[in-house]
Amino acid sequence: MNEKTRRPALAKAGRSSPTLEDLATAAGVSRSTASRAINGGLKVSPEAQAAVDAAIVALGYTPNRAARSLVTRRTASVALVIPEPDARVMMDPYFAAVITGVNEALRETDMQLVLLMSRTGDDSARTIRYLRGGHVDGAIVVSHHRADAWVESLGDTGLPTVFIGRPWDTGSGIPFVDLDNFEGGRLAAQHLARLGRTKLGTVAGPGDMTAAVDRLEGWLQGLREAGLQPGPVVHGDFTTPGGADAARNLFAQAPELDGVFAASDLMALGVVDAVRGAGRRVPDDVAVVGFDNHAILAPGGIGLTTVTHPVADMAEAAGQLLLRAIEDPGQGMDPLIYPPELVVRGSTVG
Amino acid sequence: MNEKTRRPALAKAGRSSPTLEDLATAAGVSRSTASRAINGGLKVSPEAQAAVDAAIVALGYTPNRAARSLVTRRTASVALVIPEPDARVMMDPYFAAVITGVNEALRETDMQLVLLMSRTGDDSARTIRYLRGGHVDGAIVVSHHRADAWVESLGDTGLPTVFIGRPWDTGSGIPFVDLDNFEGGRLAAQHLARLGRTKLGTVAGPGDMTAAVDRLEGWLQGLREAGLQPGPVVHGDFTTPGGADAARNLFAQAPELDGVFAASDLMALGVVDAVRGAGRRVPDDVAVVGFDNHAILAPGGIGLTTVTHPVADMAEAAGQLLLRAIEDPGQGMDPLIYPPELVVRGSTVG
DNA sequence: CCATGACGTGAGAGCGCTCCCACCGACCCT
DNA sequence: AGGGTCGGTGGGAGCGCTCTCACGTCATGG
Repeated sequence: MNEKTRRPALAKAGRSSPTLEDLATAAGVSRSTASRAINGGLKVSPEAQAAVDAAIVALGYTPNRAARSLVTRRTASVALVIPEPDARVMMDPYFAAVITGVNEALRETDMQLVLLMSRTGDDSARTIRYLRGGHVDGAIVVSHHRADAWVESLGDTGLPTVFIGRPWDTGSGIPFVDLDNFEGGRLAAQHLARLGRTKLGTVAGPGDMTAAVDRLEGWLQGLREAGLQPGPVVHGDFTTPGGADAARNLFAQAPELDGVFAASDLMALGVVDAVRGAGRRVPDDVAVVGFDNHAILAPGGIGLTTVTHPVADMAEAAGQLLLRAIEDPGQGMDPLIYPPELVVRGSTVG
Repeated sequence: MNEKTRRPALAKAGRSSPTLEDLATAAGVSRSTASRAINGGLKVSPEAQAAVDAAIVALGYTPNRAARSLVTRRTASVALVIPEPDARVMMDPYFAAVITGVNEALRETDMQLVLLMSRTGDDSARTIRYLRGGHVDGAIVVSHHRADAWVESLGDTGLPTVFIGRPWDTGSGIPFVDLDNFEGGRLAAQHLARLGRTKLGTVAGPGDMTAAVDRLEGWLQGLREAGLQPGPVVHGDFTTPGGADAARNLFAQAPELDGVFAASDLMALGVVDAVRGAGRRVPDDVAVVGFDNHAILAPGGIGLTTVTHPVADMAEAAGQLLLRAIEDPGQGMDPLIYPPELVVRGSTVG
């Protein structure tokens, strides 16, 4: 009757990105055919496919993810959950490697990475609600402490989830990717023992993280196997200043130490620093072994003897694991354990 | 006629999360009222509001973002674009601080952070298509090189965009948050000049990044103002090994240097290392000034004199700027420039 | 020769939500 | 009293997409 009812159509024609309908019209096919052509092109004639392809380019068409997601119940995005309360901890190159690796796994897909950092307890409630709300197709959870048990409940929600680093409760059968941290600690012990070091101190990681606990146990086991007494053990927080503090603490307890194992390279850096600050030489007086094999330049141009920890690769594997889990859910997956290797550098052998 | 037509209804009743319809039914109100109650509760009676609130809890209702997004044309997510081709560069604490800061800005909103790292040229095409496709409400672009000009075209797409770090082309009027890098460089020069250092070397950053160029220019300007000749200038890549290499290069050119300005703390660490490797002392023989004020322990327990660069704060500000831009688009925004400060530590004064 | 596919196609419904609009009582003003 | 306004409400349309289904149109086979 009047022109008012046309308003929506006019508005649509005005700006905004082209819809599938527009695309189909431009290609001279139906919406259905256009849709098929976009999604794999099964049951589409070559001519129709070509027409649609051309129209896509001509119109600069991008499918509306919201609309697609609404009907497919897929969001084409995965969450990377970092339950780290402390911003300072984010500085750890570990997270950079994780992000890089996960991103790499997603590169060839159209999946997007949604970053979920929850710090306060309040936040974690929001996070879990978000994850359960079906806003992502899957989740990768990284570096969680014993207190972060809530993330482990993700296993029950049916949301495909992969952990990077062994979760505290493996009973729920959530797949995870981890380093054989125990073996890594053992390698460090073997190395120092073989060098003839006998008075060994330990800068362990936080006791509420599986990686730290495993490394410590492996290290102690290695010492035992070598017939050595474990010296003092101090826990650090995986940071360099923390490592330095721990080392000072260590030497206060046992000034005669001739070797120190730090459960991370960052802490090892602090250890080296503290050793030198006390007027001792590395490695001559005190040999230092780190963990992670970050490309860190140790002070004085010496390299840091360390245990490899291919975080980026592992994160990428976790991403691929997750993609598989999203493809066909319900299929159980075995944990993926990477073997560590010792890398000998100047901090233990002159 | 038969029961087949009921299948969808039955399926819906079966599993899957409750819809707004379900919520409304449970609350004894209409879908419209339920919707209003959820979205701010305007024009909703207290009773209705209470009923809906109760139903939300009872059903564990979460709005379907896809459906909402479909009609509101808002996605409740923003992109953090990192056009860094090199995974190693991601290790820079800078990015960790950026991510932390942006995340902080988004905390109180329901916005999610989508990470977009584009490395190859292929990727950048995908990235820009994604951004233009209306899949996010806004974008924050960080650390882009001169070659990454494509990101600056974002300004034309109408997508609210904020840069962290001045873009090369400020003509397009894209808002950005930056440090006064020029002034920072100048502060470093003033400091070393005041200490009586006269033979000064420079480890600059990559010449294709505005921050590096600005710091260099400020530094040179500061030297000029102090009546000093600029010594040799070598460009590093903002990494520690790169800084060490650059420093060695520097001392090969001019062994008599008694002060070095490195355009980042990471590089400064490498410089200190190289200086000591050459048998000189810091700060006695060579004073070293860094840039960024990362909480880095300099070798030997001395602190690093540096220029503050509150990246996390700036990133948070960028996030807030973006949120404002999303709220009411089309409104021009002035750049936000943070003043740097000199922090004097052991690497310049014994 | 018509049944039987395989293949390509288009119409239509509907995913869960918001928003416009019409409605309805309660209240206030001439 | 009658005609406003106004807070609160529900119905309906429609966002852009996928997917089921029925409908041609050809080749193939009995």
